[in-house]
Amino acid sequence: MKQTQNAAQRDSVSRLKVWFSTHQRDLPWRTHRTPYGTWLCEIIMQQTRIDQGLAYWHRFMELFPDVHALAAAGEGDVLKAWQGLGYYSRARNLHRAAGVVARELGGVFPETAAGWRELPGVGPYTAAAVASMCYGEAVAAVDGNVNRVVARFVGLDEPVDRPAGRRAVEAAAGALLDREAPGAHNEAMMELGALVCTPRAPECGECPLSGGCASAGVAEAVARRPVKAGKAKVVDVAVVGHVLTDGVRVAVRRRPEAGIWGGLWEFPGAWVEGERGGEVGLPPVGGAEWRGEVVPRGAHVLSHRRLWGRWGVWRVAGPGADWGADWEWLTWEEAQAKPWPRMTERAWPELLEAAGAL
DNA sequence: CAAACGTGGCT
DNA sequence: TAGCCAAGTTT
Repeated sequence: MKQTQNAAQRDSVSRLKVWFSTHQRDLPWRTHRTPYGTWLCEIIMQQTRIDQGLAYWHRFMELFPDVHALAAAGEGDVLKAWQGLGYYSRARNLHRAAGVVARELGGVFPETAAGWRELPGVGPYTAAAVASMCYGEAVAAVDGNVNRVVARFVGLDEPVDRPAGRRAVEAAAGALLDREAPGAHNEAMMELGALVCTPRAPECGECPLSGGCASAGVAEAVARRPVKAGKAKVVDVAVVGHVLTDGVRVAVRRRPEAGIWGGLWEFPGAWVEGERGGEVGLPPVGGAEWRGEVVPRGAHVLSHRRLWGRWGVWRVAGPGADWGADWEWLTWEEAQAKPWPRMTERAWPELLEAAGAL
């Protein structure tokens, strides 16, 4: 039995290889495979659709062509280039890791998954992906696609977002791995998940693995797998702020590294949990002239928060003596050159208008 | 280890 | 609409 199962699996893997050679998409990091381009791609594409990340990959390759350029850049420049992509710790870790490679490793990337794993922002998936694709190391890269393909293929009903399920997927993915061509195999598994073994309406009839798949063609089984334990509920947060400006300059601050929008910029204000902004205000600014309010339409939805933004715009004579050291008094142009959350970036034209800075 | 961490597309 | 999902990692 074990013998026939292994034979069936080998057959499936060999069909996968043929399928990948004829169906893979033409992606830029595949045409000229380098460790830097691959690493950059893997970081950018974490929890991100190819369609969304592609332009960022090109932008980063142009702005920071190699690890030395990236290491030499300021963190603010890297965050600015990352603006709008989300999960900003990826950008900060990318920059930190570039510094490690450039200054501590003599500009030479690690050549093993274990070595890559040491770099900030590189977890088990990214380490396996780069090590297999660039150095031929026989390690299975398990991402969301592979979770789905493997859970359906072996008939796993353990939640894949829990330690036990994760271990089961890794074991099965490791057993399926084509050790002669691990990089192409890992890419093929992910490509299959992206193009054929999709979350909804997978095309089992087109799948090279259907012959050995425990779920193929069984609608209920395919829909159930991969089983997931679920996520925390999204809660409302009112994000209210004061825009203090003299028409030329404005008070802004860099947010701390930890937490939401780490390293991005903001206006002075407050975050109130459990509120939608309507009832939440900030105290009036003494001696300032009220210029109006800017309110984004609808909520700005993060993975775990629903943010209700609202800014009051005030005309002031200059920076207050009691503002504290972390507030910077920048021209609107200087402020806009900083990295901002999408919620604020979108409101920028209305903020400029209310501030009279046009 | 469960929760935190963005944004956009799709149903 | 509200929820799910996308080439995950960190704490």
